[in-house]
This record gives sequence, C-alpha cells and structure tokens, in this order.
Amino acid sequence: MQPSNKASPMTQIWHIVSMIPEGKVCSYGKVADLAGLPGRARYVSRALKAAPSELALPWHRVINSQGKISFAEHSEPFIEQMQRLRSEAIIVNRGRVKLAEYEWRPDLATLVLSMPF
DNA sequence: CAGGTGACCTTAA
DNA sequence: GTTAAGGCCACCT
Repeated sequence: MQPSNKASPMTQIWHIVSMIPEGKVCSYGKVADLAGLPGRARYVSRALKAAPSELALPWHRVINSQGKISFAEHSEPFIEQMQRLRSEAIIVNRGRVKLAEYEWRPDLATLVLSMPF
C-alpha cells in the first residue's frame, strides 16, 4: 500500500503558487480556480499563512483581483511583499501592480500534467 | 451552538 | 478611476 500522498486542498494551493513564475503575479481567486477550488479565494490566503517556510513559496506573487497587495498599507508584510515584487522588476505603485502587464497566464495542459495525483 | 473575523471576489453605484 | 454591499467559508471565541 502506498503511503497516502493524496493532494489536500491546501497542498493543491501550495502547488499552484509554486508554479507562478518570477516576474508574474496571480490573484487569490485565480489560484483557487486553478487548484480546483472555485470561489475559495479566502482559503488561499489561509493556506499561504499556514504554509511552512521551508517550502519557500513565492507568496509575494499572489495579490488580490484588483492587482493590489492585500496586507494593510505600510504594515510590515506589506512592505516586504512590495520589496520582493520590485526585486523581480515588477513595478508597484501605491501597493498596486498593473495586471495587464504582469498577470500569469498559465498553459493549462502543462499545469494539469504537473499536478500531483 | 451563535457570532465574529479575514493576505478575497463580484457587482453595482 | 473609487467605494460599498453582499457573498463566501474555514477557524476561532
């Protein structure tokens, strides 16, 4: 019997986030959709908060549907996220990035093949 | 069990 | 371009 490595919803979310490429961003809602959890954007934020730091997920590439950083402006995590985005040559103005320019558009076929069973 | 909360989203002003 | 309201759902009091 194989050890149960079935993907939990949270694991799925971590997996999707890990695939966002450098220099691109993705909204919480989109991550939820891609993880097979439509309408569960808030679950994505919880999953990120719960993610072990050893995973080194690119959590800073996840923003809200308006292209804005969802942490309170000027808060510590807000500033860190902005710095991380800028370090990838992403332009951030008033805590917002231009989605038309930076939104991740994954190839769905490739994505499906990368999914854990 | 009931109510509050939040790293959200869509819609309608 | 903005904000406000309603919806959402796992977690915590």
